Amino acid sequence: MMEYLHSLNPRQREAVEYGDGPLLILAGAGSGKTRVISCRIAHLIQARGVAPERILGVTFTNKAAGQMKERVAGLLGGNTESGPLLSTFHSFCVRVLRRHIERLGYTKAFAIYDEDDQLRAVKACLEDLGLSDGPVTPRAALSRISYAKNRGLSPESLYSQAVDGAGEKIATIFERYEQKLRQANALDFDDLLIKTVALFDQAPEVAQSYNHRIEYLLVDEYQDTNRLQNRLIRLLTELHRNLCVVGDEDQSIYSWRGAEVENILRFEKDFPGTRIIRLEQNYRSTQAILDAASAVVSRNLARLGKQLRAVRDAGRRIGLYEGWDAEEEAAFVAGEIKGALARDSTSSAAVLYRTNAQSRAFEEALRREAIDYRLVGGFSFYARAEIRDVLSYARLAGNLSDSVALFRILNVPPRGLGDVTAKAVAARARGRGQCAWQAIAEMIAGDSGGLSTRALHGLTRFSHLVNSLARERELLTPREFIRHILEASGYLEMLRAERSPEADERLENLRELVNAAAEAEDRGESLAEFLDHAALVSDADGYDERARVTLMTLHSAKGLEFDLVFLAGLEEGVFPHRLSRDDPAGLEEERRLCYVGMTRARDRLTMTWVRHRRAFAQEGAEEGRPSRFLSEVPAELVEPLSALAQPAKARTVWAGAVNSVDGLERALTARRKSGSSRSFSSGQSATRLDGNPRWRRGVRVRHAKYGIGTILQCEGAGEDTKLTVSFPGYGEKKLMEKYATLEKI
DNA sequence: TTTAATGGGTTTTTT
DNA sequence: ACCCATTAAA
Repeated sequence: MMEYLHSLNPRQREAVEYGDGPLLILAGAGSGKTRVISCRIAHLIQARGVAPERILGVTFTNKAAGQMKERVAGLLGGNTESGPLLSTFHSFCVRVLRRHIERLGYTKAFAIYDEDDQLRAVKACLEDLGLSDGPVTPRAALSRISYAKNRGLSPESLYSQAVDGAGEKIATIFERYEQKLRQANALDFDDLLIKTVALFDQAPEVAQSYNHRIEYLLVDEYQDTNRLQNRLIRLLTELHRNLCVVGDEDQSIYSWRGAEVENILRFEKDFPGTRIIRLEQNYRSTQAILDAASAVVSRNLARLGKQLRAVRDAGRRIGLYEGWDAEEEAAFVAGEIKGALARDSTSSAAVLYRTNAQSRAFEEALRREAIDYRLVGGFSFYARAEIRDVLSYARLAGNLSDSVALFRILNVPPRGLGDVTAKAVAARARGRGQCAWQAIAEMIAGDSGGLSTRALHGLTRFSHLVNSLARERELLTPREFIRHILEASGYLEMLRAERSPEADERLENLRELVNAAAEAEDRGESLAEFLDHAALVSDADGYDERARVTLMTLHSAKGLEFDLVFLAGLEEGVFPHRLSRDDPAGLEEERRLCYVGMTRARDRLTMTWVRHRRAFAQEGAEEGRPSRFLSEVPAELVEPLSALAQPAKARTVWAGAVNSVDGLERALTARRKSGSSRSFSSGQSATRLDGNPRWRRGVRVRHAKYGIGTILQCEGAGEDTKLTVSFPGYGEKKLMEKYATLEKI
């Protein structure tokens, strides 16, 4: 019983055993924060006899919630049946709202709009208002709207704050957007928080019942909470005031989404009598990694400042690699990972980058080296068009006023309801203040408003389909229902008829969706719960701990750790990102992001940058400069990994052979073996003597017809060498060396 | 109405 | 490079 206490250091133990009242745990990177929260929960249950259902733990991602569930269950001896409620802010809110939202004039079948739905809604608003061709893009409008909503601003207050016509326009769009969602019986992500807070404000007895129920509230990553979340937390803890929050102001990286570090800085004032515990012992990283990361983040002014102490020894210095372009960078990283996995197949590696667009080169390089990897984020399963289409049918069947879902599938599969009809439906709905479904119903009933018989026929078919789906929804299990949609809508038929590889892939994805529904069903979930889950899974939740190699953005990496970490693309404009460059606060956030990335590494950290990165695939951009963050790492902690001193001209001759570390090693080994003291300039023949071909993977070549390409594969030797070369614009070409005139560049 | 072709604008990070 | 909206052709 309670052996876990002995594995904790004194500070951690204090945090676990601390009694009632507000508790703030300032946990530096790698200080065992997840462990402390899990132990605290287990301790509350086991040592202090708190009923599990009276504990609520809140995290930001489903993944984090899941991890915590596992750990707590482990501590409690594998009992997962009646654990405490561990959930994300958003899932918690959905739970509450599904029960009580009628108080706010919505129905319990409300839809959840994710970013794609939101964007469609905003687009529709722009159309309603006749602003479609104006200067305001839907994306820009949405980002302003979300910003306002996160800060609790209403359309009216936005309007009164507007300093120019553009600001007033945004406010008008905002107002329309709110109407639209209300009419669709839909909530966006921000609304989930807003409406829960509103519910607690307007229905004190509901707030009270949750206050009674939740005796202990624990919040992870408190530095990333926004105003609404903070408000919610306060509303939930008014009665017991047993609030434990864990956070690290140096890891606050979501202020662009409304997170306010002030929440953590102000915590003591908000909750008088707070006990503060600092965890500054780092168990994760080597001293070198920690020193480097601390040196970087210490340049920030807006921080409380803390001193992390490493438990581990110095370790290797930070690797610094300079490459020619993104392909070379990726080839280098893939090579390093290959080497590391060859030495120890159990080690874990991550490639972290600032923007999702950077993942491509790494994917290609890893595939070339036949290294298994897991890509987190980017394009998630539930974001695929076919998945969204089918889920839209399911959504609409349960909530007929969900007009975004309706327009999404109105003509998918094609049923003769094109743009013209869609516009007519939208116009009618707009004119009468109805939702699209009502408008369609009236048009079918006779008030066709000058539609073609063809369109009317299509609308009738559509209406019958949705009506029958709405009935089936009540009768079928989730799995059956999804299957039924696929058949009844004609979606399967449409894809089968297409007979293309893409269509096959989509069919495969839909099969996967049916599986997911079946799994949910086996877990005892209803269709509504399955849909909620689908709406709230995030990209970061795709992270698989068993994967040896993971590719993801720095943001998704928060909270994770790896033996090897590669921080890629450390160039001015990329990281720090150009859009944050002129804003001191934005710059500090970028620096914190760098800190987060660096501190993910346990044993080895390598930072890379390249001189020639294509923005928007445009060639001939000016040379990139190394990120300022690189120069903020003390020189004595850095181990250069490339022939940095080589001028670009010399590099050209040597492309591929000496550019990368393994190329350099190869060349050196070759020299040693042959006992020759040949200079580098005759290295080409030196490598040939060693049986090392002139053409290697990754070498860039020029072809008379196809232009510049990169060698993907070499087969055979000498004159008979067969090369697979990838040429941008022409794809992969197989060439014989003796026929193709290839020039090494 | 649908499909294929063309041209212009655009990407930070995500619950 | 990619996504999109518009345009021309079927």
